[in-house]
Amino acid sequence: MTDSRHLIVKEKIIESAIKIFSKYGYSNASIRMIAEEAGVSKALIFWYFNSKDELIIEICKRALPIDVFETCLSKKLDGSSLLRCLANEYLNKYNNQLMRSILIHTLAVGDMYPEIHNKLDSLCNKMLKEVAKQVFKSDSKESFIKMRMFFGSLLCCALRPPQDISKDEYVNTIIKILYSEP
Amino acid sequence: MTDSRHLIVKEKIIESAIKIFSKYGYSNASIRMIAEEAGVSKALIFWYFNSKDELIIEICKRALPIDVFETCLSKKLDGSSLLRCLANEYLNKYNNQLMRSILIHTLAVGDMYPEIHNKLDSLCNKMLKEVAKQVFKSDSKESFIKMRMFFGSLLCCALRPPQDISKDEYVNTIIKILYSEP
Amino acid sequence: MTDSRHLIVKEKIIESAIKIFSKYGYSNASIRMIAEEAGVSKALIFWYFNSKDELIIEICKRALPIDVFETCLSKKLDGSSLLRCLANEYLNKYNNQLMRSILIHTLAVGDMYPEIHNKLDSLCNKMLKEVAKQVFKSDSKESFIKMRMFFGSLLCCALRPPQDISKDEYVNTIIKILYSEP
Amino acid sequence: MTDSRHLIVKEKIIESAIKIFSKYGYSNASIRMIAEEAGVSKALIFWYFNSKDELIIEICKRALPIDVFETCLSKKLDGSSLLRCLANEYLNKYNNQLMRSILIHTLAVGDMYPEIHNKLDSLCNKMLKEVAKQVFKSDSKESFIKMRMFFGSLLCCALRPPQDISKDEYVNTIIKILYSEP
DNA sequence: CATGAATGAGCCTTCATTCAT
DNA sequence: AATGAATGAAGGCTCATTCAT
Repeated sequence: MTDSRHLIVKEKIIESAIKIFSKYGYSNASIRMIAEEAGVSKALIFWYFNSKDELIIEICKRALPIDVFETCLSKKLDGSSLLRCLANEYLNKYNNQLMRSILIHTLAVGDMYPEIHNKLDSLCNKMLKEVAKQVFKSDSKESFIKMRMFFGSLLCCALRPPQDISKDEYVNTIIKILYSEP
Repeated sequence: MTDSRHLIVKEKIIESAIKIFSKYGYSNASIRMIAEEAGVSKALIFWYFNSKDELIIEICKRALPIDVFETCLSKKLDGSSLLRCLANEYLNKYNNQLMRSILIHTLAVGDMYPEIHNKLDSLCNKMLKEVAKQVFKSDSKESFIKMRMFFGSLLCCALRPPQDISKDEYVNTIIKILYSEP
Repeated sequence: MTDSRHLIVKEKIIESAIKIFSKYGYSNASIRMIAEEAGVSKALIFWYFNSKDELIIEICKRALPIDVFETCLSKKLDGSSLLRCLANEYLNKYNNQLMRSILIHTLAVGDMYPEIHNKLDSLCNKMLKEVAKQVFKSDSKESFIKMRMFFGSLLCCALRPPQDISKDEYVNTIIKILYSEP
Repeated sequence: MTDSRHLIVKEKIIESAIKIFSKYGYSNASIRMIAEEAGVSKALIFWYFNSKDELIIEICKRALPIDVFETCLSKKLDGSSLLRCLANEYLNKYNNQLMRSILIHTLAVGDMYPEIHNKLDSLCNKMLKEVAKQVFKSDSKESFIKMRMFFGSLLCCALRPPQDISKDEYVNTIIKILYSEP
């Protein structure tokens, strides 16, 4: 019971942090703003997170599409089903302005935090290659480049969602272009 | 004469600003840092630019690939030559860490400055559509999505350059996939 | 039984406080530091001592050489034996860096706490005079000044122990100079 | 002219710092208090001194009796005249509560700043020995101990000035005891 | 053109203290 | 008897900006 109260407060702070960070960026946003948004005192934020940086790192982790990869890879899919899963999960995760903004802020600030830098590297290299292999049953450079095109278009979509194209249409087209079943 | 001195100092400030902003991000970087890098006083920066925001906007403009579009469109190219021109100019512009960093910081902060927000919108919609039309001789949604894939992959390349693939190979592969001449 | 547990915890806090206060000074040291050193929670310190000031006062009392005076005076000594007792007890009490540091911090902060201020006054005037009378069988100004020289040299010794002189040599010399038996 | 304005402001800050530090101690006193006392903004204090520590060190240097030693040694005095000079200069320097308080605070905090720690060491060892040699024409341990008694009594006098004894009487008595002309 | 001096606002962080449990 | 959670106040420091010179 008391433990859940604990978690509720912490989660409230995290939610508020996402809101504020996504609106103002990590360094323009201040702990004061987050505390006000969360309805707690500044000092309490330092009780749960030892420093602003620690809080930033926590939010960065949630902002990156690591879970998207994990979810789809754990389903043991392959070929276009894996692509489709990734696209759907990805666009789902970033289907609101909040997550879209926090993603780009995270990409911008990521390299300043070794922990986040590593996760980004892993995402862009190791995981991308793994997915490429699962999807195209090949680890040729072409497969790898195709995966980059795939996530490049999804990123584009997250940064500036196209207004006159539906999500499904977008996904279908991309997959059609990149994955023509033999 | 004095006018050219003017320009030299102003350009030095801009160069220093790019260096500092790209390293620390727009809001972590301070005018003091830029002044030190440029070897001038803080106050002088305010003489050339009325505020930090004005300086930021100046840098943002230089950070976006607007010139890339302009250069290639002005050459009246079409089809794969236009794609190739865009890819080369783009990867050329962002072939150093300085420009790569400043680009991502600009994307992150862009929406806070109406002027930059508009440029970004224009890039991602109007210009993209124009290019799509020139390249594919069509303004179908598919052409538009292809262009997004094209720039998505280039952006990916700017954010995290792949280590084991040459620029030429990358460009050729993308163009081959997106543009199979009938 | 529980009462002795009481005392053990309280004493542990006091020991930790001496350690921390002597290292950082009364106001640079925080309750958190003391709690960590003692292995208890901050709140518990406030259960035993109602405020930081109360704890400081407790430590101040232990830091001053009041017990030195009391011990030697209670022995009903006089003349040089009393001087010798005082010197030995004094140098004994402050023969480690911990006590030396806490003494000087106490002298510095003493005047801020009326209780400590009074003790200091009493030490420097009433007790000094009493001792002067016992030692020199006289309450002339000269006796009083001699006592100040006596404690002045001991204080000097506590603040900056001389490296190449043994404690005994130091004490003997001082006593010889101040107390030439007729 | 402008230069003197500069110096005036800096000196005003230093004076205010002495006032505030002597009243509250180095770490209880805040930059805000000093700024208010000096009638300037907090930020201006950081313009003249890069940090609170830098300001503290500046004040510490002024608080120690280094100048007392220098003044008297430069006069090429010896024997009791040198003692008398030192005593007078010393008691002169610390003849007001401000300087008395700042001295004890400096002794307490000195060891935290290497620069001050070294000065204190130098005062208590090198300079004391030099003076001992000049005064007693000998560098025996006894001369050294006598000098410690001398400064010990002066320090005592600075910490708790005796109320019913005049400065002259005090000085004369000390010198008579320590220095009996052959 | 250029700068040093000045400031108000704000930032991150820590502190002493309290209170429910 | 003991603690984790909570807070208001304050601390040192930096920042963008201004202005007299």
